[in-house]
Amino acid sequence: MSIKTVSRVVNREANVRPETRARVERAIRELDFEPNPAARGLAGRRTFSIGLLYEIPHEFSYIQQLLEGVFAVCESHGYTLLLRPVSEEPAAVDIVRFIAQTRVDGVVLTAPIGDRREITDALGARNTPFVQISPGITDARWTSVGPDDFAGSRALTEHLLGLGHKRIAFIKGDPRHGATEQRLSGHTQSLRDHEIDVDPALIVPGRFDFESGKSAAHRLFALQERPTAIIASNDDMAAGAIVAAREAGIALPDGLSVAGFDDSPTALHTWPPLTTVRQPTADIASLAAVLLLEWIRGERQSHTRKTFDCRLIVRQSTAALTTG
Amino acid sequence: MSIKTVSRVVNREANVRPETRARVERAIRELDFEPNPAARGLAGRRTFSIGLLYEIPHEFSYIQQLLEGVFAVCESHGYTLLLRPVSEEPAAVDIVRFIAQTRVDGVVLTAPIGDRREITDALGARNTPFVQISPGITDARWTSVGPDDFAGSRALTEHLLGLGHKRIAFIKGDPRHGATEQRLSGHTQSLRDHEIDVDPALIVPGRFDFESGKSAAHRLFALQERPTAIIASNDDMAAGAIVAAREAGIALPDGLSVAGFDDSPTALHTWPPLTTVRQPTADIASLAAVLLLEWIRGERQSHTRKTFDCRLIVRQSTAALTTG
DNA sequence: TATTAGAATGACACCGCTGTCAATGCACGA
DNA sequence: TCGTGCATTGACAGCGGTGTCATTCTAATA
Repeated sequence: MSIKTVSRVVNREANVRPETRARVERAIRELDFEPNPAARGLAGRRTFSIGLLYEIPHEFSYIQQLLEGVFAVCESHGYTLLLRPVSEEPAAVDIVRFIAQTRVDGVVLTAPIGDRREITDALGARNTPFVQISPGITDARWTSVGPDDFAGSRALTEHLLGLGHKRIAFIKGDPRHGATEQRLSGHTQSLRDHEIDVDPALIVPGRFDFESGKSAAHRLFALQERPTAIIASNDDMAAGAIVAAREAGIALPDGLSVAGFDDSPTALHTWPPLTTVRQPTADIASLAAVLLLEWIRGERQSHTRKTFDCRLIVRQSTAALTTG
Repeated sequence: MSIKTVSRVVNREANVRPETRARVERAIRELDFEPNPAARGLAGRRTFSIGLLYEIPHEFSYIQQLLEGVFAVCESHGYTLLLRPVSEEPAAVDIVRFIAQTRVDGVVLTAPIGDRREITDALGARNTPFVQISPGITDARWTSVGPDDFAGSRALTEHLLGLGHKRIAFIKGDPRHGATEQRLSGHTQSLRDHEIDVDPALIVPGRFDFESGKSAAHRLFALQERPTAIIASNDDMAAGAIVAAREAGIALPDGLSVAGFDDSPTALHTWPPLTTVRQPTADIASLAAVLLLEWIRGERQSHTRKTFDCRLIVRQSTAALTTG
């Protein structure tokens, strides 16, 4: 029994007699043999590991869900996952250095990293396989996976319109994220569909974090004519808006409806619990990982953009407009 | 210039002439040379990587802070960090398999993994360096780092007693965590110091998650004689208690004071914001990583237990007892 | 100036696998 | 029975570093 045959069994290569395979597998089990990844990597010029890059700060529960999705796929395929927090707006060279140092076989780029042209170009030039999660613009040269932010946001606005709201404010997310624009245009499209003017004063900037949601809401409360509902581009900002409402003495949901986006754990921790849009984050991440591995193994030649549907989750933070 | 000399420079070994060193370093920079970790690992029988193990589910903001602390140390020492979510109550063999597969040089065991005797024994038997984060009992054979849960909890109870509260309920954490018992005994010790009887009915179980905090609080509200204050063993459960209070129509903080533990982001997202105890999680994690690396490199022979002080953070969720 | 200890450098054999290609085994048709 | 072609297995040379030990310098000492 040569070592090469063992290698064939471990790597599930073809052309090994079933009987031989069984014999090797039994020996592996009995001896608790684990192939040395360093030796495999050195000889085979690959590491069986991929990186998951994310910007810090970031809504952690979101990263946690991505992690779960990617991790599950890695585990079942015998790959190791390297989680890599990077500073805000990392330079392309930082990303490249990470890859050079760790020799990962490929990377998952979370938003907004995957939205940066210099970065995708740099990886493309090095021929490093990667997938983008939720990039703003779809580039046919790359593979990306994300939720249908536009439709999700639209559904949310439809819901509020259905409750009788007309003055609906919208707190935007971090402008560097592709999702930000998608969610905004879903909202404005919905308003236009119902022939409601888009009031620029009701569209305020945010950065996806609690604090920015809170201050954005305060800014809205200071308007001459207050909104009767607020859509925040994610749950953290919606939670901020709810606290702002309490500070301003506004009752929820009668005095004001608030909705979020993402259906993060936060959505259930606010009072009242948040109406929000659920995106299947773990599924998105899993698919991203699967596509990345296919690409790494050469099982896939063409790039695609996959989109997942979102689901409106109605809870008690939104209510029918009380006339009077 | 032999390859061996380059190796010496990269590994910061002694006995290289400064001039030679400078020459090599310049060449490394000019050529963008990055040593191949697989080759280094194979030849040197080490991987320059460590693992951070945590149980899922877990309050992720806590893990995130640990991650930051450990990651910073790894980065500055040229180590790679492998984040490893494990199922609840992983078997010792799972941990061992992870180490065997990845060949990490050592691991950080977060609570409650590091509290499991079979696991520490298994690692000890394999001679795998590890440090425990916040273990319940201190074993002189191992290294551990954690906050002073006892003192922190005590300070919290003192604070509430100072506000005039006498009927203070306590929601315990996951019984598998060492911190759970420490925090409880800090509380009861404080009561005893003030000659207040410990009412067993006011001490209820929890699991460190939002839901368990919520249901524990409801249980407390159903008591004949309600508590005037609730201490939850962490912020997530405190947030749950606050929502429970809203559901029960109890006003905060006048009708009830609620306090948490950890000073997680959640503490600022509730209304009113939470009085809590801040533990320096990132510092704890950094020290754990430093101690682990020292151990791995053989720069340290003896094991220790390091404890960090906590700080009481008073916010608006606790208020003086209103008589009447 | 010769001697010599210790600093600096290099030669070389691996570390444990995989890629390549050659060797062997086997079933089938001529 | 022999030859043919494919399935199966093995031999061997690296992959890119590190450990070990020999060799060469260097500078201080006699």
